[in-house]
Amino acid sequence: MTLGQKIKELRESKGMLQRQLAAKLEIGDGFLSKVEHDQKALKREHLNSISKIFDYPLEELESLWIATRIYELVKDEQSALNALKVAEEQIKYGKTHAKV
Amino acid sequence: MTLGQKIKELRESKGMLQRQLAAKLEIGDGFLSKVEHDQKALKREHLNSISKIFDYPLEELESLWIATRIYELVKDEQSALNALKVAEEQIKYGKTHAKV
DNA sequence: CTAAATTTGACCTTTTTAAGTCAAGTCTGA
DNA sequence: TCAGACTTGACTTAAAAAGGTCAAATTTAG
Repeated sequence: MTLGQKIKELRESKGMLQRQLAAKLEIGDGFLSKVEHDQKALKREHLNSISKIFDYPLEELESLWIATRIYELVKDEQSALNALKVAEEQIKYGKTHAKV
Repeated sequence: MTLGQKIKELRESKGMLQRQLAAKLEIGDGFLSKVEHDQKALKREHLNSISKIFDYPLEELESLWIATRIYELVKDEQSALNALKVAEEQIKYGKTHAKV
């Protein structure tokens, strides 16, 4: 599940049109279409609005939002999964040894 | 282990000075110092040189290089690890359903 | 101590990315 | 068929990131 898929799913579950959701987010509907196809990224602030409009947990939206960015970064890499593992270790290590 | 740490390790294992390695890479030694501390990123092409200079597998350097970028992206995120999991799924799914 | 090695901060230029818009084209279903 | 919904490609502009340099300050080893 990507963020775009999730947004589309939420939108359709309420029978809302792209135009309507786009208006609430104050963006064009062409842009929203691309967002739903993960061709463009929303601003992070938009996640708050989406969370409220659909009463869906913000944390989940944020995870999807970050994940999409990670995916964009590594999608053409042969060693994407391995790099993810390495990054995971770095994060875990960083967490325990954080410098203030 | 980060890329910077690995480069420093390789360099010192050969008793090489920053100045010497920097010259081989055709960068300034101030810049290399920052690279070793993961404050700046090398160009990807530099990995090839490093791999040859130290006879160290390129794939490992690349994984570390990508991982550092991922780390930069998520280091301030509370849900970094969770996002990584989500990204992993997206990659696995993407791999099997690649469009050409 | 002191000289060489390293680290750091400030700064710089060029390239990319972000975050859209808009209009034309395509799809869908009544 | 044909209107409304959606998708897509081309384009834009401001902001940020890439990829450094250089000199001053600091660290380290002999």
